Amino acid sequence: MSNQEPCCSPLAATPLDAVEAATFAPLFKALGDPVRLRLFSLIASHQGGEACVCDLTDAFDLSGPTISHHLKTLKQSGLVEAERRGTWIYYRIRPEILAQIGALTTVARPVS
Amino acid sequence: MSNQEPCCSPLAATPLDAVEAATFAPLFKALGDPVRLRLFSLIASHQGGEACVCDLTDAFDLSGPTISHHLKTLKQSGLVEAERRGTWIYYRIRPEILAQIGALTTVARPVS
DNA sequence: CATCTGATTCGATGCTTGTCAAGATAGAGA
DNA sequence: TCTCTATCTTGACAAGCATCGAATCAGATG
Repeated sequence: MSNQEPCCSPLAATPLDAVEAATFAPLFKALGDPVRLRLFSLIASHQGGEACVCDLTDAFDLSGPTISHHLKTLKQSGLVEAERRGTWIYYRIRPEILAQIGALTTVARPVS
Repeated sequence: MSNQEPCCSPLAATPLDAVEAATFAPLFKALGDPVRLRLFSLIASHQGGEACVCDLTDAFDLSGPTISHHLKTLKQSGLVEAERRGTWIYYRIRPEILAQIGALTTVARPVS
């Protein structure tokens, strides 16, 4: 909102009001579980930008339903989206949403 | 660690392993509650870089113990630290820890 | 249509968490 | 030392959450 000296993240520039906090907290919360954080990273870094559930399930010692539950949580937060193609369901991240977290937590370094 | 094209956040560059996920997830989790996110932002943006509990409690319709509980959670995550000076206890953020979140979630833009 | 496989939903269970009231602690000042 | 104020701790409770097994759904294929 403001062009200020390269000092503080937006979080430190102006106190978040209750509405803003209620908007952003769920994003942090969704990444606040180790399994979901790994899932998100796995999806984000997967070749082609998307990963099917089978790829993801194999990476954990957890049941299918549990992985499915975490994926649903990530999807509901807006951090990922899913698409069915034939037998498989592919998940990919939504970079705009990730960027919101990045923008909040990073020192604003004005571009040029 | 790597000088890569300005493409992906570290989260998307390489999949986090279980240990890394267990390290970072608690940071996201600590900011994953709207009250704590506002508290953190209030502390970060407070004049002088620190805020006493009395300043913070007044900003919420919550009991003192509840605010104290959230501050303890933030402190245990490493995102803030506290110092007693006389009657009052002052909280301030630890920018290095916030920067870790920023670095994880932001596209690596190599510094010139 | 029957069956197989990938993935989700349902239902249950035990653990974690957000909240408050009441009590405890710590420093300042009379 | 006694009291006042700021803050934390304790104990309790309801709500939320991570997890699993069983059941269900959706395509693909025979």
